[in-house]
Amino acid sequence: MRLRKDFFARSVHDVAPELVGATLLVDGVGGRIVEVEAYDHEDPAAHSYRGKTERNASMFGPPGRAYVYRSYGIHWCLNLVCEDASAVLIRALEPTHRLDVMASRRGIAEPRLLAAGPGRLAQALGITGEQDGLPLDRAPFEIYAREDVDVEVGRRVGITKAAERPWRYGEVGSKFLSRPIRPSY
DNA sequence: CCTGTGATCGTCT
DNA sequence: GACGATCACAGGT
Repeated sequence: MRLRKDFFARSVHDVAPELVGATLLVDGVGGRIVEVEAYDHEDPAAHSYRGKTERNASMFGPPGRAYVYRSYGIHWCLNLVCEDASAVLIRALEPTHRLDVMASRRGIAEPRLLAAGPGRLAQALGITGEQDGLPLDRAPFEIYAREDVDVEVGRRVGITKAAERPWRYGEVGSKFLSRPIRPSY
């Protein structure tokens, strides 16, 4: 079942775990999401924490759209916007559709490394700033409700502020995670 | 397997 | 002027 806007018009803390096991395609390329993180507007690690700016404007727009930002001046990262200036960072997926296209964009063949990490995932799916703000229920996006998978929770990756919050969700036993899930305390 | 480091630049202080 | 919601690669274990 294809996910509609009302799926995202909820608390990011309800939406994020439900996205593990969902299928994400961009122009028919992608796979099953295996790892995400939640960021809400009262979260010091969130881009929306200090209010609306030009960069984070999409996080303050309607739920059900993409928020794409550039990381470390090099990589792109894809978020799905939820209610209240919050978003889910899509951190890894298990490639299932058009591995050939992803391998070509990434310059590698190994399936395990095609989309294990937010920067790698964006590159594999062809995500750039051009997709920032686009609705998720229309082309080029297709997002389908999750299969029944076991989800585990841990601390988020790569942040210094509020790093202990247990807002990272991953599929139990997946070989396609960016890193193993670590407990938050 | 694990740790350390350079790359690279827009955004906010 | 400092600092990232990161990645690839080198080197040691």
